[in-house]
Amino acid sequence: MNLANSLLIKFRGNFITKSFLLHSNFSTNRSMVDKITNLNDALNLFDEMSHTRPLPSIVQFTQLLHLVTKMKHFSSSLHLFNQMCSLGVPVDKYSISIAIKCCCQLYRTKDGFALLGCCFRRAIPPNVYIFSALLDGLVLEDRILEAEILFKKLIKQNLCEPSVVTYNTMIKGLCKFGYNVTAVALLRLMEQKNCQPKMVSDKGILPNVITYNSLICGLCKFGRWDEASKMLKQMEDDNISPNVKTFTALVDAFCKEGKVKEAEAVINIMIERGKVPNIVTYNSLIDGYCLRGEMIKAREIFDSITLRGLVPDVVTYSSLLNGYCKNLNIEKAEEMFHEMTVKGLKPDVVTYSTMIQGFFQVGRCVAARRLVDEMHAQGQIPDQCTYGIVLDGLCNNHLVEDALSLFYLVGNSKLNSDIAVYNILIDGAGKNGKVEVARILFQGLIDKGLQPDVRTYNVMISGFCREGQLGEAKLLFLKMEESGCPPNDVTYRVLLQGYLKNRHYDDVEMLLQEMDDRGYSLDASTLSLFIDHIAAGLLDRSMLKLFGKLVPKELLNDPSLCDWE
DNA sequence: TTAGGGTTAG
Repeated sequence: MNLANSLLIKFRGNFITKSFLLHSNFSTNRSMVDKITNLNDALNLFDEMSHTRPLPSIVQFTQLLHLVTKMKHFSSSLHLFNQMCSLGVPVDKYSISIAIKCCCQLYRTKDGFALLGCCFRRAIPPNVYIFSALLDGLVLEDRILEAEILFKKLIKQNLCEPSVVTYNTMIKGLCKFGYNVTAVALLRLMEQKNCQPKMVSDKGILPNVITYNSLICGLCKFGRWDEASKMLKQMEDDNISPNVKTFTALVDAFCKEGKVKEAEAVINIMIERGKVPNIVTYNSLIDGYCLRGEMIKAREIFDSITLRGLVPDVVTYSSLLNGYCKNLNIEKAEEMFHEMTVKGLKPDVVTYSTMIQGFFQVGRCVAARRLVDEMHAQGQIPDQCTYGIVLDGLCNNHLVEDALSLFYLVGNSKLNSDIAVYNILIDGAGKNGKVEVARILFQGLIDKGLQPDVRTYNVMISGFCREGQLGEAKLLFLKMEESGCPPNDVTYRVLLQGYLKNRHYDDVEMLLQEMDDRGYSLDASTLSLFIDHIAAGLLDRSMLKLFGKLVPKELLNDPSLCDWE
C-alpha cells in the first residue's frame, strides 16, 4: 500500500474508529453494518476491517459489500471487492455475485462475464442471481438479442432455474424494444410453468406486480391501449393490485400523447383506490401540460405539489423549465433555473441541456455557450444528448461552421458514431446552403460503417431539393427501398414539396398514388403548397380526385384551406 | 428485478 493510500485511510478512519470501538467489536459486525447509513461510514468501516488482524470473515466483508451495493454505489462496491481480493480474503459465491451485479449496473457487463469465468475457474457454480444480473446488464446496454440468447441457454441447458426476477428482467428488456408479443408470450410461459404438476424449485414462479408493470408500461409506450387495458384486467384477475408505479405508467403514457384529461382521470382512480400519487406521477402530468403548451396549468400542478406535501425535485424543475423553453418563455425558464438552486437542488446534465437548448432557440448563442462552460465547472459532464443539442443549436443559428468545427474536433469518438449527430449536421449544412458539405457528411457516415436511417435520407433529400438538385433527390429516394430503409410519409412530403417548388411535375401524380397506396396523407404545409399550384393552374386538374383522398379528415374543415375549388 | 425530465427530418 502506498503512502497516499495509507494516509487517506487514516484520515477517513479517524471519526468512525472511535465510535465503533466504543460500541462494538467485529464479532458483532452485523449490527455495525446495520448502523451504516452512508457511503463514507461504509468506506471507513471497510478500512478499519482491513486493518484488523486476524481479518474479519468473508461474511462480514460481504455484508458490507451488499450494503454499499444496496446504496447503489456500484463503483465503490466494486472497488471494495477488488481490495478484498488483494487482501487475500477468499471470495465466495456471494461476494462474486455482488461484484457481477455491480459490473452490470455500471454498463460493464463484459467485466461481469469475465467474473463469471472466474466462477467457473474457482468451481463456484453460478446461481440464478448471477444470471439475472448478467441478463439485466445486457438489457441495460440494449443488447437484447444477446439477452435472449442467454435466457434461452439458461432454460435449455438447465444452467439454473429462472426465478421471477429472471423472467421480469427478460420481459422488461423485451418491452424496452417494443417486442410486446414476445414479452406477453413469456408471461404465458410463466403461467404455464406454474401449472405443471411438478415444479423443480420449491417456489412457483408467479407473475408479480413488477411483471405486469413492465408489460403495461411497454404496451402503453407503443400506444397499444387495448392490450394494456386487457393486461390491467388480467392483473386484477390474478389478484395483483396495481401499485403507484402501475398507475403512474398509465398517467405517463397518456401525458406523452397529450391526453391530460385521461391522465387526470387515472390519478383520480388511483386516489379512490387508496394509492397516493407521488412526485413522479405529478412530474408526468406537468410534462403533459407543457407538451400542450398549457403553461398556466402546468404551473398550477407545480404549485399544487407542495400543498400535497410533496417536494418538487430536479426532474420537476427540469420538466417545467423545458415547458417554458419549448414555449419560448426563456425568462420564466431562467427563473426556474435560478429558483431550483436557491431551493438547494443541483441542476443536472438534463437541466443544463434543456436550458442550453432554450437559449439557442431564442438565438442567445452566447448565453448557451456560457452555460456549457458553467455546466463543466459544476462537474456535470455533457453527454450525447447535450452534444446533439449544441450542434443543432449552432446550425439553427447559422453557425454551421462552428458546429462542423466542433464535430471535427470531437473526431472519431463514440459521440460521433451516432446517426443522430449526422442527421443534425446534414440538415444544418443543407439549410445553410452547403449541400456539398451535407453530401460529404453522408458519404462519411457510410464509410464509417454507420447506417443511415429514414431521417438521414429525408434531410439529405430535402437538401438536394432546396438546391434544385431533383435528380439527386430522386436517386436517393429510389435507393431507400433497396437499402432496407423504406421511405416514410415525411419522405414523400419532402420530395413533393421539392418538386412543386421547383415546378417539376412529372413524378407528382405517381408520388401521390404511392402515398395513397401506403395510407399516407398530406400535412398542412404540403397541402397549402398544392392548393397554390392548383389555384395558379399549374397542376392538371385530373389529379384532384387523387389529391382529395390524401387530405386528412382533420384538415378538411380548416377554414384556411377550404376555398381552393 | 418495475416508473419520471433534455438531441435529429416534414
